[in-house]
Amino acid sequence: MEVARALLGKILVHSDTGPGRGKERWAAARIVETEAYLGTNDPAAHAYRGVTPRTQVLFGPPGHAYVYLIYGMYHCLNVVTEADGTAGCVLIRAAEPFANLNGSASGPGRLTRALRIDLAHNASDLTRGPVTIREPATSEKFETAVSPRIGIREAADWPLRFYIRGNLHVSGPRGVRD
DNA sequence: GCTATGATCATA
DNA sequence: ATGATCATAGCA
Repeated sequence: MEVARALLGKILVHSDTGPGRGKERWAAARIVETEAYLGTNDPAAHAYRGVTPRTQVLFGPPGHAYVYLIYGMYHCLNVVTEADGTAGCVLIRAAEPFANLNGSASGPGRLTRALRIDLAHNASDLTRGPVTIREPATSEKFETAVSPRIGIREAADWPLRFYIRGNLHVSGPRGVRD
């Protein structure tokens, strides 16, 4: 939750350098919207029902990616935030295209599609790549806003969604930007 | 083994 | 409001 706020404005980079591949592919986007999921105390969190093959990474060391497939067609990217043994993550909901993005990154599904992130990146170390989160080179000032979470039924009213107020790339069915 | 379902999005 | 589409979880 501290992390969710801190991630706003950071640069999400995916350098897709395949061994044996010819040229390096990479893309970068500025995070403009995040959503926090607490651990076993949060009914909306995947970790709520305890450790499973899918959620084990949530209980692992922080700084790792938790990627899963939703609705059979979209991926969601999370950052594990809590210490090893404790669950907790931040869902990256939207980003502003920064470089080499193909298409929009407004929304969890679109974001992963634009950055070409999939199940292969699950449990990968976000400090070592291929997917990394970096400090912005030129930091623009912005105002952080908070709102209820989106797209869930349980505990949706929790004010755990953070976004950059007024940013055009923030997602939300109702265009919640301020 | 089998079935229900979802932290979504595009289309009508 | 509905459909696309499949990994996961829960149950038999």
